[in-house]
Amino acid sequence: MDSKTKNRPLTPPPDGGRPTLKTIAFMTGLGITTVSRALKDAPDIGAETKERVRLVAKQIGYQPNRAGVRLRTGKTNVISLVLTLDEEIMGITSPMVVGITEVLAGTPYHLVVTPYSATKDALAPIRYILDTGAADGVIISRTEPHDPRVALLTERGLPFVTHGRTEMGVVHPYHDFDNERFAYEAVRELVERGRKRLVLLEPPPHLTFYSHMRAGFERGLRDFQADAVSFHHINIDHTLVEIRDAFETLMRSDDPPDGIVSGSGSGAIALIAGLEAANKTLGKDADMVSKVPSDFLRWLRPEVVTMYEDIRVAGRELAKAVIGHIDGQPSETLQSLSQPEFQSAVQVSIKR
Amino acid sequence: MDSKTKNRPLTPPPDGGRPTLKTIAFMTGLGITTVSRALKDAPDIGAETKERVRLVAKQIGYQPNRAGVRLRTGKTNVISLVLTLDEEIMGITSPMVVGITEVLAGTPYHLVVTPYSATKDALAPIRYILDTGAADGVIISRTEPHDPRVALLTERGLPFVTHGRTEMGVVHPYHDFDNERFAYEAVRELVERGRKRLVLLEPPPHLTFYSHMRAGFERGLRDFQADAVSFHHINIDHTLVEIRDAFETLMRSDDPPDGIVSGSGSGAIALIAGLEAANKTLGKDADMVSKVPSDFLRWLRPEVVTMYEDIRVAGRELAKAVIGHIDGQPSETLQSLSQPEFQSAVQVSIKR
DNA sequence: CAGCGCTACTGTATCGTTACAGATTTGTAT
DNA sequence: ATACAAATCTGTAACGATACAGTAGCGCTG
Repeated sequence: MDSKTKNRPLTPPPDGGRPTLKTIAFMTGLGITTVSRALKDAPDIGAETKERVRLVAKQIGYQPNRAGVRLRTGKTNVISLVLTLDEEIMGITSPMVVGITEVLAGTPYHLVVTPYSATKDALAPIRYILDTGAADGVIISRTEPHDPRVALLTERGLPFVTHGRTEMGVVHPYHDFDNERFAYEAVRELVERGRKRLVLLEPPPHLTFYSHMRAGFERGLRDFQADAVSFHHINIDHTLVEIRDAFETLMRSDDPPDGIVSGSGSGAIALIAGLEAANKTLGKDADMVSKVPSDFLRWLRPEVVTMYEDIRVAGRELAKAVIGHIDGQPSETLQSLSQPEFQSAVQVSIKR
Repeated sequence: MDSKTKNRPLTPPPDGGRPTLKTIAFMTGLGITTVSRALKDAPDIGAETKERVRLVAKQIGYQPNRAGVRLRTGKTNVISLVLTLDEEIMGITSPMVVGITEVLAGTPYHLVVTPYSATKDALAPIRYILDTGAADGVIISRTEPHDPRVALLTERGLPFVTHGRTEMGVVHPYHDFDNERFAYEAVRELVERGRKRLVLLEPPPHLTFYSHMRAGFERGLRDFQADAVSFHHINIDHTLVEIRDAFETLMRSDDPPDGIVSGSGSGAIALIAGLEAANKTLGKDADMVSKVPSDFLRWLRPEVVTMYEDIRVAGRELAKAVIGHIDGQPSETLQSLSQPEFQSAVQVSIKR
């Protein structure tokens, strides 16, 4: 107890602030380096020493200083969620953030939200993160078939995951909802209800899941023998008013659709409004199947058939995938596709 | 050009990575300290020197290393948004995050989302932030009259802002929606429609805006001479199913309410479901006024009178307030109350 | 022309951590 | 004994920025 108390932090106890390695070094009589290595379970530190260090660290509630680690190693312990400021009205951001943070809670990672305005370059936040080393991993959404963000991140070697897939021959982590399947099953459902003239409210053409959803829709039309009614000039990125007005016009036309597949929950609302503005009744003049991120429609318009896309789960998957990527797991193992499921007709218990 | 090129970063150009003060020092032939001070416009640096430094810094795209600044000064340039993982179904988080980031975009601040699960201590994330110095400012919601988080943050001197007010004699920044006024105007509206037996779906009693909303409701009852129907055991934090079932029971009772004030948009959905389950019709057997965070209800149930609470604006106000607090502005000047407004009856253009 | 004060600039130490290159001790083979 | 390896532990430097305590040069006063 005295033969060992020689050098070490010759300086007195660091002070009253939060504990650092120096504090532990002082308390254990060890060198700062030793303490550092002991806490990372390095092989050249004695078992008993590690034990002592860990005990003291725990007792005094030591938590490594993020700035110190970051400065020295470049590791930020930050995951960046890159978002458009102009998010959909039905706000998928909430459950997404919740899902992500649920996973991050058990890790040293913090979630930083990095926005970009749609009027600007979607690459801007990516460049910022790359240039400033602001994060260890990135989560991006609104993925395009040839996504420049994916190209840039891959080239620069920064781990990331996309919400949605790409078609650029690059193997990378992703999580996606099976929109092909969704549209296919939606068509099946409508045809089973005797509908034959179907319309699709689709995603904007530049996003990857546009072609997925269209493909599923068209495959369904073929397999179940129904016809498509064109609604091509309108997509889920249009305003609710635009969608409603366009759909009202369509429903007032000579040969209106009798089955509707809506690629978004908020779009569905506008479609319903348009349909009713044309003096038609949902469930009578037409049936509708919609993808939804919440329980809303099911409560207010039970006549709509809904397929639930669980964004919270998506957030969890995305978070797990980026971390996996950071940890060096092969990208192939970090890809997942969630299957659509029809929501149970009536009300199951809802959280909170 | 040579008489000055004496000492300075004797070491060669920092290297190919991102530029640091050293890079600029090398390029300008100045000392690192001088460059640092020049960039902060310190008074002891010559005007021309500052100009040169600024020019070079801009040219090479210098951005201060956050870890360096943080380690040395303790300034994190982080604002922490503290959230419950169990957010309401109608997700106010999305627009809130958008509003906050809109303001932070013009500042050096990053937004970090710090969650806590409702099952745990709401103080935990606050303690974490205080103990680790994780943020320069904090945004908290679900504010209580005697909020331990406010007490702790005040005591420790960490800038913060609350979404909602407190009643603890502490002057602090806040942004709030005028729920008193909302409930009062809601009662007025219902009475003007000939309704006399009113029910309130209120916030949970431990939150501050519970008493605000109740006070407005009761003042309205007095001023406009209507009666209250008790629905006390249920509040907006209950599940949709619980609310619906309870409300169905109430509507089937001997003397059901004919006017409904809903303190939340998602609650309104459950109330409508309950009312209809009791074979009543909204607009005929009863009218309803609801506070809403989106355009949903207005589109799907135009018979509901809605008052819009703009969460995005709230996010902006909150962000401005924390930053103001950090900058040392007096708390009194960082308090704001947003007034409820009835939404225009039909559809105005909706964003995206 | 010594001394003072001012302007403009600079070196050193430091924040907390880790990479790296030792240093010390002990045990073992020779 | 001597050398050598293995097992443990340690000091120094560095990441990038800033606080602080200078220093150098200049003009002016008396």
